[in-house]
Amino acid sequence: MRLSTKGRYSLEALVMLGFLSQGMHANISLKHISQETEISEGYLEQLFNKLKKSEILISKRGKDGGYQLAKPPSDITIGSIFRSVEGSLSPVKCLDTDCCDRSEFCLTRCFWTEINDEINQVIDTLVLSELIETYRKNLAIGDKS
Amino acid sequence: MRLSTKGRYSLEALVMLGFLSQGMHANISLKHISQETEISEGYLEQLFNKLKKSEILISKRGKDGGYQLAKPPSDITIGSIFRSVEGSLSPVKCLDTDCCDRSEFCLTRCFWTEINDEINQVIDTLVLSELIETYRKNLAIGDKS
DNA sequence: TCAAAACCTAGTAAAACGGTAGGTATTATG
DNA sequence: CATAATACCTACCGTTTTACTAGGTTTTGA
Repeated sequence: MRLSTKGRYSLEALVMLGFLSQGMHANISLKHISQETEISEGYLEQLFNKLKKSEILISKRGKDGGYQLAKPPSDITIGSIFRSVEGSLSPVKCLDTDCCDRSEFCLTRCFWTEINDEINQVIDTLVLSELIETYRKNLAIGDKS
Repeated sequence: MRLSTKGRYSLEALVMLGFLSQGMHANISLKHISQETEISEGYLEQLFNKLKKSEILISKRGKDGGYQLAKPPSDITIGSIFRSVEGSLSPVKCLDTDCCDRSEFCLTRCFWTEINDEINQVIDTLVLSELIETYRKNLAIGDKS
């Protein structure tokens, strides 16, 4: 039931990316995001690679290159981010691979499916723009104090 | 977000135990459960050890010894089973350890808390007796065909 | 041409996973 | 009292995953 750091880091990085590029169409470099989030550049690179393949990010190479969100952040669900970097999110493997041949397993499978659906419902409803907005607000509060 | 086999095995074993001991107060041996579930006896032993500590199981040693549920299965939530064998179920570690000092992290923490609550709500509402019942029904259907 | 960036490949230490092996302690029964 | 069945305990162990790091190549704008 535990997410690895991949999911958490990706989310933090994308929130940061979204925040930094708000309103503009500038490319944000890995270096920049790495500095802001304190996530190592190399590790971030691997995550961003996956996020590119999932069409959550686009990139531009060369000088002044960097990354941008491929879509408006209101179209990017948290679930799509997690699935992109973590692989399947289903609580047990046999939901993915259909490995069972006994009725006991079928029982638990039904049960896992239920849990799985509930989790997916949560993370596929929440959207990146909401988190960016929350971040912006948190930051404003932090500045005042 | 993925559960290891510990959670799945434990659940399967407890459903089986509950099913086998329905109505009676007999002790069910590890060997018996291992045979029915095809989970290795040694591995099962480790899981049952944890489930004992969580007061989900009780045991009796010596000949004719074995395990019983410590409470009626309607009082055993799936969540308590998972937590017993998997440790914390929170999606990210920083929910447990309070490791953050930056506002970004606080943002994500808020978010994780939300997801966490939803997951817990699902697994703490579902109860072992329901799964045993489902198993019993599945078995009946299997017998007919 | 040069510097900054993405892109690519490989390695790696540590932890977790999914067990196995082999013993000790306890208990009902013949 | 001996025995067999059981829980209980400790340790080990191969494999996979995690969370990185290192060191290069390619692209691009100025």
